[in-house]
Amino acid sequence: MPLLSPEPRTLSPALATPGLLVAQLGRAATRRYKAALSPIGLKPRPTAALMQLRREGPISQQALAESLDIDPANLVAVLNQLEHEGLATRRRDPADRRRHVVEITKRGVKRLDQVERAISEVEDALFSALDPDERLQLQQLLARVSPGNYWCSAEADADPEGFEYR
Amino acid sequence: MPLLSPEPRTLSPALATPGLLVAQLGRAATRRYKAALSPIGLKPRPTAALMQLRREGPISQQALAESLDIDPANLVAVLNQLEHEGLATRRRDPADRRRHVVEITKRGVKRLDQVERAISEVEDALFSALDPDERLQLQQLLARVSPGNYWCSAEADADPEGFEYR
DNA sequence: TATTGTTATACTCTATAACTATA
DNA sequence: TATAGTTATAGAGTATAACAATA
Repeated sequence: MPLLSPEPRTLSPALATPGLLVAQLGRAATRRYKAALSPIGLKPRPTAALMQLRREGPISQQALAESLDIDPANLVAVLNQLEHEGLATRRRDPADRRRHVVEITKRGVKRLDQVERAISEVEDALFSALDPDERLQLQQLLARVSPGNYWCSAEADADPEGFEYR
Repeated sequence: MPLLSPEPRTLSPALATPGLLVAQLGRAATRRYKAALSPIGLKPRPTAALMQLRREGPISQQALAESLDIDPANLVAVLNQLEHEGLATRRRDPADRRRHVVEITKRGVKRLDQVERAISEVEDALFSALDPDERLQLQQLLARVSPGNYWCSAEADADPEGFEYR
C-alpha cells in the first residue's frame, strides 16, 4: 500500500524557483563547457580565470578570486597550472610585496581565441530554446543578479547580502 | 616589463555570456542553499530529489535521475540516505522487477514544508536586485531553457541536444 | 542481449585551518 | 596585529567501469 498517492502533486506548482533552476542549469552548463574545452586543453575554471584576466588586466590574486567567486586558497592551483603552461604570469607587486599581480600572456590571449568558438557552440546548444532577443533579456537579468557585478551597480553598494568564506 | 598592458581590455565586451553567468550564479546559489538547508539536516541534492518526488509522485530511479540531471549511479547514495531517514521509500515495481519505484513519505513532505521557508529566503537574497515582475520573467526564461522541461515544450521533441552519460 | 540498479573507484570541486612573508 | 598567498586536508560532487538481477 502506497504511502502517498497523487494528491500531493496538487500542493506544489509545477514551476521550480529561479534559484533552483539556475543551480541545475549551471551544472549542466559547466558539464558542457568542460566537454567543449577539453580538446583545447583547458578546463572551465582556468578558462574563466583567463577570461577575467583578459577583461580586467593585471589584478591581484585576491581580487581575481573574488571576481571568480572562488576561495583564494583554491585559486592557487589554478594559477600554478596556467603559469606552467605559459598562459598567465604572476609577479610580486613592488608597492606591497605580499601581493601577486596576475596577468594574462600573449599565449593566453591566443588560447582564448580558440575558446571563443567552443564557448559559443555551447551557448547555442544551451539556449536554443530562446530567440536572440530573449537570450539578451536573460543575459541582462542574470548580469544584474550576478555578484561582482561592477558594470551596472556602483561597486558593492553597502554589500546588501555578501557571502563570506571561512 | 609587462607582457600585456591595458589595451586588450578593449577587445572584449564587459558582459559575460548567459551560459557563463548561469554557471557562476548556479554555484553561488548552491552554496547558499547548502548553508540554508544545513540547520534542517538536508543537503541540496537530497532536497532537490524530495521536491521532484513530491512534484511527480512515484517514479523510477532512472526517471528521477534524469529529471535531476544526475548520474543514476550517484543517485543511489542519495536515496539510501533519504530512505534511512524515512523521508522516501523504494520498492520493486511488480510489473518490472528490475525497477525501483521511489516515493516521498509523509515525513518527507513535512520536512519539505520546513524547506520552503529556507529556500525562499535564499531566493530573496539571491534575486534582491530584481523586482517581482523581473523575477518571474527570469523564472520563465530559465524554465524554457531548462532540460527536462516537460511543462511547456511537448516532452523531448526530437531531443535536439541531448547530453549522454557514460 | 539489453536494461535497472548497485558497487567501487578515481577525479574534481569546495571549504577550512595552519603556516610564511610581508605590512 | 593584520593581510596576501600558500600548503595540506577533508568532504562533497561527478564520471566511469563492471557486476547481479531481471526482461
